[in-house]
Amino acid sequence: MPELPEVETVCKGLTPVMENREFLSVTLNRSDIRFPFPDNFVKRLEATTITRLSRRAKFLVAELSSGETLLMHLGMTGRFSIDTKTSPIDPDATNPKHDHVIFVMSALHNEQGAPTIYYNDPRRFGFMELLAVGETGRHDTLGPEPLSNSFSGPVLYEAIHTKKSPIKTTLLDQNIVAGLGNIYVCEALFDARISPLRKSCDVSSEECDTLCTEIKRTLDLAIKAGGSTLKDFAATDGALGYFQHSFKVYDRAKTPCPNPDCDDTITRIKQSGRSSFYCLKCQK
DNA sequence: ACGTGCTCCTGTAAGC
DNA sequence: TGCTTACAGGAGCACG
Ligand SMILES: [Zn+2]
Repeated sequence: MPELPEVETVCKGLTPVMENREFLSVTLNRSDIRFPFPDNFVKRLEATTITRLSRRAKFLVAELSSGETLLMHLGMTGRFSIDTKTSPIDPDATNPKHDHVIFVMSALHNEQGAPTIYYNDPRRFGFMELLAVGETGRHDTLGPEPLSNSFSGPVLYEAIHTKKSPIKTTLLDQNIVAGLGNIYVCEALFDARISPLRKSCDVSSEECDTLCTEIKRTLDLAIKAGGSTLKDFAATDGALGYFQHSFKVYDRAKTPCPNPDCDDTITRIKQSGRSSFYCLKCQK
């Protein structure tokens, strides 16, 4: 599951082979992944040029010369791989039966061969949407980008101080703050010393300041590390992220709490169907 | 309106 | 060696 830092890594990898290039061909190997592909998907993409590729939360956003917008979401197991003459794909890295979309992009004049981009997604929780000019998409109701100035302690406090649901669940809500997932919420709550079970309305404004700071710091570090590689995340060139070596609590049940003044171990609990990892002594 | 839980799907690992 | 169960980065949807 790619979260914000992983999607950022993917976006950086795709930009040089997608931005300012034309779709020479688009191949769909099935009619749906999480959702059906948009009507006339291939026809609406072929011969258009991507004028800009960017990331919004966990979405990749490609603005097209046609005025339409291609939205791509990786779900849990979505992965893009780039095959070029100079940097050929590792054929053993992914199972080709889960290659659902293939983009062939135009070559630059000093390049030999067109870059080919494979979208592979075993669980098919990812999706692609094509928005007509002015059409709203699933990314329109998202909360603030956590790394932008529009996300701050006071903004977080304002958004959560009336909510009765646990802070863990609230931080996963993309309409509150957009881009966090299970890993980085667990890590940020540990660094802010707040229990994932705490009611959101019981988190003080001072704690929101701390939490906001820790969210930004954790995401920054993870982006610098190229994201986290769990089962199947890799950058578009196959490179692995290494932030997973820096996890303090995520997937570390029964291991010692990393705080030097603490002798407790990390506990795993379930909250709304998903694992939370935390230290009972350090996080209240 | 809000909060919780189920669901989509495949792959892997653990337990018996 | 099976077979069965639990769990995995997400988030839309149906309930109460
Ligand atoms: Zn501790």
